Amino acid sequence: MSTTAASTPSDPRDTPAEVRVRFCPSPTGTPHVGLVRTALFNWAYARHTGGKMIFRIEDTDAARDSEESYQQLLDAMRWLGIDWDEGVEVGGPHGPYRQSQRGEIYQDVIAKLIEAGHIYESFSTAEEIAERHRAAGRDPQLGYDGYDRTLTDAQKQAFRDEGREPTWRLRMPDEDLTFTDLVRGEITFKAGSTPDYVVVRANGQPLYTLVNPVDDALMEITHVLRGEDLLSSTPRQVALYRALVDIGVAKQEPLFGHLPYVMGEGNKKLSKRDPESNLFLYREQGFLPEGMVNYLALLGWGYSADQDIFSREQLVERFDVADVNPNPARVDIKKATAINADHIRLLPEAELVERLVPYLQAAGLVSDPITEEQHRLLAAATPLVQTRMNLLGEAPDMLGFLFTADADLVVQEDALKKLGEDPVAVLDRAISEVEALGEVSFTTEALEAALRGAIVEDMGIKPRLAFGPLRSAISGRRISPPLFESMELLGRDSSLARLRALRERLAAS
RNA sequence: GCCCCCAUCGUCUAGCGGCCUAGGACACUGGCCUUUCACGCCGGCGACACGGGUUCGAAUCCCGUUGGGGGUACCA
Repeated sequence: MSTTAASTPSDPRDTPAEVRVRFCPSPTGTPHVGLVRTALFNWAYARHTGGKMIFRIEDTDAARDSEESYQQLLDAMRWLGIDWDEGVEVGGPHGPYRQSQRGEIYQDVIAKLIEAGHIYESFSTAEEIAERHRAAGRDPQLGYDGYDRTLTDAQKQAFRDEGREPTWRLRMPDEDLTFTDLVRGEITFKAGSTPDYVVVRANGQPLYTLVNPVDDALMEITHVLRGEDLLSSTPRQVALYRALVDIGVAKQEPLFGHLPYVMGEGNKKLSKRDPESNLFLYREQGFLPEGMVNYLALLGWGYSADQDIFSREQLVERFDVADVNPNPARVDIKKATAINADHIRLLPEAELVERLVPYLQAAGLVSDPITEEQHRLLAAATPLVQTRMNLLGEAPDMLGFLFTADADLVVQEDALKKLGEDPVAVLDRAISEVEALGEVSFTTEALEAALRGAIVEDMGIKPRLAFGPLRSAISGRRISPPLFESMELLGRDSSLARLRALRERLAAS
């Protein structure tokens, strides 16, 4: 519950009384892991400090934004259990929380910035800027040169008479700009390295560069935790923030913390195209939200020196931005999967049953809604697969044979190989042993005792080979959940039918 | 070009001057357990990018080099 964790030794200001963080995505495309990791870190920090999480939508680009994407963002947050205290859907004192609905607020701020002289009209085109650089013997690649800073009214009028509409640029301070990054420490951008930049389009619409800091200021954000890709735009934001403080819109500038990149294979930034960047693909494959949260948290942060499996509660208990690692993290599907597997094992059995249902339904193995009979079977089968699964999506493959009619069971090619010297004899013996077992004594223990006694001891066949043919007959697979347990679940009639079916098939060939 | 960030096993990381002959996890790998496959358990392989300093002492601090990455828009 301590809020002092937020401050770093070099932080010159007092730690704000309450931590207020925000997650402010643009609703474009499908949520990707880097974005969600950012949401998670903001959330974890808010919860750790007892602060507030604000969820704002930056939909200022009508051409790219979509309602579908917005719905997916909500879906992603809810799936992972990342909740928010103020923002879209829940409201709050600083609404509205969609930038597309905040136009008047921005116009008001723009008017104040103009009045105070922080932004000025700029008529220069990109070509004119480059041309001036060339004429002066400078690199034409250099950015905006500040030419319009000192335009007289007459000059402006002349441009207007040509039919030109100006953009508005922020007057950058002509001095080194330093801030203390929560993750990286003190960072200084040299004076002159950041040109005056455009904050309002020629058509009067504000740009992200204006709107983002303005909303952070109005929503009283204290800690801006965002991706490293925004690090180099921080001097611009800080400069604007200072202007906002000057005109009374902002109380003070927030603290910044830039979270490391999330990379794909090799050294390339994870793009939205890469399948491993799509959050929902993980869900489809059967990642548990617990597993996903755990793995995501490991992208730039660690729970402790010798433990990397932890719960959401443990994350909240320990998370601190100051402990975030500055180097880029690569997503490793295998590690993510291994972590998910651990969470599957940690789940109470009854809970796992419920989590499994949608995956079996999607595969068409059980009905929707699931019948009582199916549910009973699944509940009995779940303990057999809990330590065998890495992803919930593996369940249909592992348990399918239990939910398939005997006549529809397909024995895979793979399961017909390496069945030993005389699989027909083994199956014959198994059939007679099973027949001898009554309905009531058709249990895992009785089955194992009878079959082991007959095939392993009597016939002298090694266990490895002894049960192979039975496994193939029962499950149709070379690899399956434990055999005797599976037979018990299937029942005597079904087990016999399957043993006989494979026996006939092998005898015929 | 200019500006900024980053640099420990293949990967994610612990390490914040002596506890480091560098710890953990995933992956890989040898074995045990075992009705298959897993789980579990025991073991192995495997890293401080390089060069200078500072210091009694450096993976840890400083500088440089190299190598990655990002920014440099009337996108966000």
